[in-house]
Amino acid sequence: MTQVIIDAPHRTRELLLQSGAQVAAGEGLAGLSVNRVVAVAGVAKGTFYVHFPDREAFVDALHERFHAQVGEAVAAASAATEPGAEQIWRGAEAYLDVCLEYPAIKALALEVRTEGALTASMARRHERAGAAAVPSFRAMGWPDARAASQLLGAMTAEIAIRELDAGRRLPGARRALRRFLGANATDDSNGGGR
Amino acid sequence: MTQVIIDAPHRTRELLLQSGAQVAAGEGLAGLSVNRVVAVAGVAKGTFYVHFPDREAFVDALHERFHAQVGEAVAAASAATEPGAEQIWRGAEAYLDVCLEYPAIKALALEVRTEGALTASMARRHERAGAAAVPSFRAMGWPDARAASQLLGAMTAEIAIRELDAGRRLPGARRALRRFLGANATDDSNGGGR
DNA sequence: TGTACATCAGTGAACGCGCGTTCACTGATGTAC
DNA sequence: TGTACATCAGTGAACGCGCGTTCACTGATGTAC
Repeated sequence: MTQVIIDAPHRTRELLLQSGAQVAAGEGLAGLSVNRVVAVAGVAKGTFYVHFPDREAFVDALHERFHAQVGEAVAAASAATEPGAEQIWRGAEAYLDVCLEYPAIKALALEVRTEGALTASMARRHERAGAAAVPSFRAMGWPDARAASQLLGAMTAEIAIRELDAGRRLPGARRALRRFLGANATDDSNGGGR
Repeated sequence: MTQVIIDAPHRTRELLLQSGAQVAAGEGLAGLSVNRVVAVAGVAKGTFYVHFPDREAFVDALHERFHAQVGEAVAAASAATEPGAEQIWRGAEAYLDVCLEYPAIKALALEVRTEGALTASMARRHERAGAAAVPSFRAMGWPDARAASQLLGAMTAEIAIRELDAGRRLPGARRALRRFLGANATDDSNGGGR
């Protein structure tokens, strides 16, 4: 109970961020207006500016939060594996699964690229995430590991968007991704799970 | 000279579309407002609505035009080759080269996906373009040819964006794409060109 | 315990702005007689 | 050749709207004495 009191100063900020995620999930990044966020949160417009200097900082905060969540999930899934094709594959699957749980990711991690509103820190986060598979590609002997990692990111994002639109996993798309990675086995070794 | 007179009825419409491409190239899809377009074209705001029922129809017309241009270039580059890895590769290179010539493509073919403003006909065009490599993947024996073609599109678009940002070809990225296609040769057979 | 003051999250009316769209009007061009 | 009329691309002021941001204010809470 004391925790609730201690957390009180951050409660409204948290409420705004959660409302922002909800709006982003439903309306996309372009629909993520201060008006909509405060309406969902049920607070006055001025309250928004008590917690965030401007809209950009708010979007940036959401971006940071979701990148961190996805990054943790991917890292956890890859940790037990050595760099290589299998680690890439596990990371990609973890990424796709976590995306399916958080529809706001579509707006925050994927749409964000195209808006003119790409903050420097958002670009940095994207670049860092896109380079996550570099060690694995190096271990696999790819000469252009950096570029390969970015293209992997593009493919994974494409699948994520399509899976979010479909509302479910798309095994065919995942199989195609796996084949691009050089694992030409046609059997689905992940078929047992779920 | 008579041609100029005959074309007169469409001249302003053409001017608006060219101005739209220019604005899209500089400001992106979100910055492609009726105000900006008519300002660049040097016509009154009302003139816009003489030629287009609304902004959406205008964006759709631009989208159609650019998709057609890129489609022709890709088809021309692929025509002499049988479906297969080589045809995919030639098509992708043609796509990337034509993108570098038309900066507006970034907004019109790539950003368009994320906006909420995706017309039905724009979605159809995108889907059709994304399926262009299906026969080649089938010929290569891929079981998920449709998904593979879409992922190829995602990778090619990613490279196109990066090349447009860099203002030049990025050979490392193109090499990585080629390797994803299964051509593990490290030599660049296209090195002689240009 | 009671009173005066400081702090600060929260409020909501008001602002200027750019947006997409409308519409009564203009004026050049073509046609009819 | 001259006059009356029809057509229609082009005009630009005006509209309502949602946007991001500001700011004087409120009122609950904590602190000092």
